[in-house]
Amino acid sequence: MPAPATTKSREAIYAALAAADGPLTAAQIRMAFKKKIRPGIATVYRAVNAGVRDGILKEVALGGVGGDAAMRFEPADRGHHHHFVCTGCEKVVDIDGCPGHMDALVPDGCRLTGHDITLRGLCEVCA
Amino acid sequence: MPAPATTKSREAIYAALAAADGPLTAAQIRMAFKKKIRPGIATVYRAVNAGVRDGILKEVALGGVGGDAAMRFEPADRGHHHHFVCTGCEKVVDIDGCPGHMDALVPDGCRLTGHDITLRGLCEVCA
DNA sequence: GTCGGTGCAAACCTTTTGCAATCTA
DNA sequence: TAGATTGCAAAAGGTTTGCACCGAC
Repeated sequence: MPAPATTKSREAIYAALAAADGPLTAAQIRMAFKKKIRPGIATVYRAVNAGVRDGILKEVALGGVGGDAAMRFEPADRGHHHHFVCTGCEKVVDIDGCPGHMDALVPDGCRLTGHDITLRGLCEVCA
Repeated sequence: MPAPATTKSREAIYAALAAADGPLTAAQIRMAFKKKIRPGIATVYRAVNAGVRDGILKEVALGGVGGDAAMRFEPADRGHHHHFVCTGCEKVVDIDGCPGHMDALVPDGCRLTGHDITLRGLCEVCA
């Protein structure tokens, strides 16, 4: 069995993700800490990778958001949802709900195991 | 109208993308050339970026496909479509059609300008 | 001759890894 | 004390940029 997050750094990193309303990049997670206790970027990556391995976190690949192709991470306990990306401020927020009905789109002979939807537009601040 | 591709290299790069049945990475585009006439990777990037700027090409960010977070490119004239990613062989193919009905998902106060859908699964070869 | 395109290499960014120092149980 | 974690720095991919060279008009 995987040992759950036991260290203060990791708990704090998972807490930062839990407090966000959308997935964060490693750099954003790091910047969520006060300067005095800010962990090294390597520590953030090790923590989120451990979280992904243990099933506590999920990777979110929204590549192409602005110029920033960085990987994002979010808690794994948020159920099925998608993401809205503001093309103005590059903020990413979770979206509840899903249009479903993806099966009709699957090419013949292929087996569908999952899907991602990314909505783009302007958030209420940028609109 | 922006000046269309004028050089042999760029025409060949756009032709390689037009011949593919899904978006290609810069490295894949480069490898589509015979060794004797293979352009430098920088030339490929400059060509695709010029194409994106001119509206001839579109960037496709499927990040997290396998371990390869590379950006992909495709011709801009393929109309509205989405992508199927095989998690076995990491091939990416275009999908015609779209479930639509995204408006209901948009957060209050946000304006929707576009959306991307990525289906994941196994292609007919890997299934 | 001028202007743009190309190749090569160096730079940049994100992510990973090696190693010594540190912390926790 | 033993084992895991952290920080720093260097390394590994993908992408961009600087600069000299070459070709097209």
